[in-house]
Amino acid sequence: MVNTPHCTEEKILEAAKKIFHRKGYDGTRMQEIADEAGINKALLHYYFRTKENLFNAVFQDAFKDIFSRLFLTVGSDDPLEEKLGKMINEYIGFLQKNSFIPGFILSEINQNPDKIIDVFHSVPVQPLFLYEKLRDSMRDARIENVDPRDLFINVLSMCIFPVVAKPLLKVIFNFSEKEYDEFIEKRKKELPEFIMNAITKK
Amino acid sequence: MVNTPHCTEEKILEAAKKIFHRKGYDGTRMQEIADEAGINKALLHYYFRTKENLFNAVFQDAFKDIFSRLFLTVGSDDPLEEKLGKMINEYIGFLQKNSFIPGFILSEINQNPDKIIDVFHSVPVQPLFLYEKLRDSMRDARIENVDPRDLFINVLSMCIFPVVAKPLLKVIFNFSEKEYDEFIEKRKKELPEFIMNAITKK
DNA sequence: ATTAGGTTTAACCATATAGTTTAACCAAAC
DNA sequence: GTTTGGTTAAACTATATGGTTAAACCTAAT
Repeated sequence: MVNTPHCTEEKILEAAKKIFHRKGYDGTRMQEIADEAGINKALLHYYFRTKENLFNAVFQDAFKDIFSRLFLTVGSDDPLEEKLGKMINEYIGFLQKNSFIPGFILSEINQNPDKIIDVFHSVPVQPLFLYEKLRDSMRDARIENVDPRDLFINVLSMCIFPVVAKPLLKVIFNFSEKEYDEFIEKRKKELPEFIMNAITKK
Repeated sequence: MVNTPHCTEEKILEAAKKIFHRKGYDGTRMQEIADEAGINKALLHYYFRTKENLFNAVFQDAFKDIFSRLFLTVGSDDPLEEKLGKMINEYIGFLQKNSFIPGFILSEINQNPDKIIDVFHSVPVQPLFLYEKLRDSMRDARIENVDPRDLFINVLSMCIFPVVAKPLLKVIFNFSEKEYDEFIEKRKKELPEFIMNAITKK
């Protein structure tokens, strides 16, 4: 009772994340999660009654991770240029360390689009709020020729896609693992400039 | 023997695409494909011996579709600005009509990165060639401050991500299906300008 | 009319998998 | 030392699923 009450639950959750993130709901076996957590299947069902329960916990966490991290960078009160720089740097950094999460979320959402709405309520920050923060700092910076929603999506695209498509892009450009990481590192520096250029009038 | 020799095979392949694209390998049932094709399971295995065979055919086709379509637009000899305009317009249009393909490819590749190399040989055009064509037209347009690979990835990101993340972005911005499509339509016009701005020196 | 090949039906096999159950174990709390 | 609750082991259930098989059917070509 004192031993490992919520520690085991945590262990299970970590193991479940590792497997679910890589293999998705359908590709994941409860036995594999149990093995990864170093426990047996019975205990797995003792904590999370069903596969769906466990999956929902994992999915919700992933969703929260992605959005709360985005909030930290976009939600700040910095002026636009700094905000973009921070967002791109920190967010890409976060994505690199959690490279399976965006693909996991996107593919699960495509397979079950209705599920989003439920999960959205569990996220502490409303994404629309992020857009409003971005819109305000664009107004402050006198950027008027670009729809803030477009900018939001463009920045997100250029941060997330290279992570999601990494295995593909590596092959296309003949990058080794190390070369690709260096390439991304270079991007972190150049992307803010690319974007500021794009939205600033000549 | 005359009746429907390759017509049935085609029917199966179409049905398989429909299911595989939406549900991925693990989420797909052979029975469901048979139902979708209006035939029975026995005939399915008569044409494609195994699930893996059928999947490979579908995956290879998806891969070809994505890259040959990209080739049509990026591989042209138009000057940079026109090339970008065409690419963005036509490629996004293609993606809209085949909105499950990019997500399908990305998630399957993440789950089985080794498989890419095999599939790559089946693609009629080497993707590196696309990059070279882009690099050449950038040189012609005197764009020197941007790595062609970055531009390639940025354009691809901004074309593909909004399609892959559509269910998510719809919820974030409170878009109806129709509103989202109109939003994408607007993007088609504005994206080329956004990108030309980004890479042109002030 | 016979043949051949696509097609159906339906039963069948082997295996995998989510989830359950039961008995036993063990360590800490009482 | 007894109780309690987390934990294990192992067997088990029910079901789903990929794949096979065999017999019969139907239609067009011969």
